[in-house]
This record gives sequence, C-alpha cells and structure tokens, in this order.
Amino acid sequence: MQNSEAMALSAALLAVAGGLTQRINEGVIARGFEGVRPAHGFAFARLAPDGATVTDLAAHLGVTKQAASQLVDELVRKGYAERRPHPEDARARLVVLTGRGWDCTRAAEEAAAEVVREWGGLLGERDVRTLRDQLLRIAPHGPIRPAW
Amino acid sequence: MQNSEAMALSAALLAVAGGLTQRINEGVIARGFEGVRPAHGFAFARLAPDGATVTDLAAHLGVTKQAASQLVDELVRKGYAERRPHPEDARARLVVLTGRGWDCTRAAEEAAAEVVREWGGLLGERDVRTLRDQLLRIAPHGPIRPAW
DNA sequence: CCAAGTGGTCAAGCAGCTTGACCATATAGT
DNA sequence: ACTATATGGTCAAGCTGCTTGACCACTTGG
Repeated sequence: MQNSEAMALSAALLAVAGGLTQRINEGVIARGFEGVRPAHGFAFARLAPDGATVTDLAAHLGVTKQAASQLVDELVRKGYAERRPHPEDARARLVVLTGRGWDCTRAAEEAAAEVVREWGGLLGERDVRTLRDQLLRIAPHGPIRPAW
Repeated sequence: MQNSEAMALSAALLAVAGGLTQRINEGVIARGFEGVRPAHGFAFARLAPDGATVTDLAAHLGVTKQAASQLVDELVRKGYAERRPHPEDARARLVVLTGRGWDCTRAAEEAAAEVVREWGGLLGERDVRTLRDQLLRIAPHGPIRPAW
C-alpha cells in the first residue's frame, strides 16, 4: 500500500472519529445533559464499572492527576459524579457516578447507536460488524489519547 | 446491534484514531521536524494542493479565522509555510507550503504508512483495504473536527 | 517507628482558542 | 460612477483546560 493510500486511510479514519465524537456529544446534549464535553465521556467509561480514584482516571486519560481532579470537580459540580471515601485506603477517594451520571452514560450509548445505525444503512449490518471487529483488533492499549 | 456494541465500536474507533494521531506525530518528530503538533497536519492537508487563504483554512479546521491566522503564524515562524499576496484578490493572502513544509508532509505520509503496515500485519492487506474503503464511505463531509 | 512511596489538593503559569473591534479591499445596487 | 454592504485579515483582551511545582495526609516496608 502506497504512502498516499495510507494517508487517505488515516484521513478518513480521523474524519470519522471526529464526526462520531461530535455526533455523540450533540446527541447527549440533545437528551438534556448540558455542559458535557467529549472528554467527560472517557471519564465516564472509566468510572462506570466500579468507580475509580483520581490517579486511576489520570492514567487512563493520559493527563496529570491535577487535571483529572479538576475534571472530577466539574463532574461533581454538575451532578454526574461524587467523591466517596475509599473503603480500603484512607488517602484515596473513590469517584463514582451518580444516578444522573448513569443516565448520561446511557444517553451517550443511545447517541452512539444512532450514528452506528446510519453506518449500517450505508454499509450494511454485516460490514459494520466487520468494521467493529477489525477496529478492536488494531486498537492500541494504554491511555486514551485525544485524536488531535 | 445493541447500544453497548455500538459503544464498543465507538470506543475502539476513537482509541485507534487517538493512537494513530500520536504515532504519526511521533514519527514526524522522529524524522527531524520539531515543534509540530497534530493540528498542523490538518492544516498541511489543506495547504498542500495549491495553498489556501486563512479564511479557507479556518473553515476547513472548524475554528475562527483568528485561530487559523495564529496557526499560520506559527507555521511561518517554524519555516513550514509562507504568506504570499493573493494573485486575484488584494485583500487576501495565499498561504503556501515551503520546501520544508513539503518535506514534513512526506514525513507524515511515511509515518502513517508505517502504522498502516502494522495493521496489515494484524489484519492482512486485503482487510486493510476493506477498512479504508468502508471508512471512506462513512466519512462525514464538512470541517475536520478534533476527536475530543 | 521512621523513611520512603503514593493519593490528593492548592496555586501559579501557559497555550490555544474565543469574542469584539477594526481596517483594507471587493462587489452589488442604483 | 458612487455609495453601501460584504468579505479577508489582523490586533487586542479574555477564558478554559491543561501543565509544573509545592505541599499535606496516609500507607508501606525495613
């Protein structure tokens, strides 16, 4: 594959990713969750299962813990998360989603599903599944990184 | 396709996009182009064919023209682009890549190709081409948007 | 039980964006 | 041809989300 083809693939991938992010964000806002930014979604993904510490979150997002702490401040202020004492470490605090935080997470899933349905209309359900499987196979590990 | 599957697809896509951006950026820097940020790549893509005005660039990047102008300042200061009088409009200025700007563009293509080759190793050449075609079909038009 | 390590916050600074105001040139209407 | 409006671009000020640096509270290991 030539360099220019690799560039075309890259550009398409980044355009799709950017569009998806925007669409999910708009969809979440349209469902009544104001003041939510794309970055919050990645925090939600880490907090959802069982909560997480600020340091955990920072590592997951690839930012300093101060930045992660600030982001948690914002989520708390907006009612999406709360800080609880950590059950096993008195230094740490466990950040968990509130009911509204869970609602917002579900709204994001719905918004994502809406976009993916459109892709299904363009490619067919089968190819969308193929796409998902291929992306899962090449997805890097490590911290989530902004696409630019 | 369930919402959670759509979310898995979305997360994988964004992870791949973030990783790709990072890898290209690192690759460009490793080839001797310092002080380059991912955002510059999208500017290069617009400037490369025949140059562009600041307003053009702003529309393409989805930012204000002031922000685009600032970005051009930076590219000029670093030797990647230059402002020329516009041949058909005395108000406008045509921003074009310098030789070094073209070199940097080629470096980005090489870096992208390197990553895509790795994907080829994981998926096979055939599936990478399929991936490219599918992404091109679902890629949105309009301005490039940061993935978050 | 003390030394080093780890979780977290406070404070200051900075980079990249925005909004608002403005000038120069182009274009359209009469 | 002349004026009114639109468009390309810049200057200036301000904001937001991040960083670095300093510090405290608690934990862990010799």
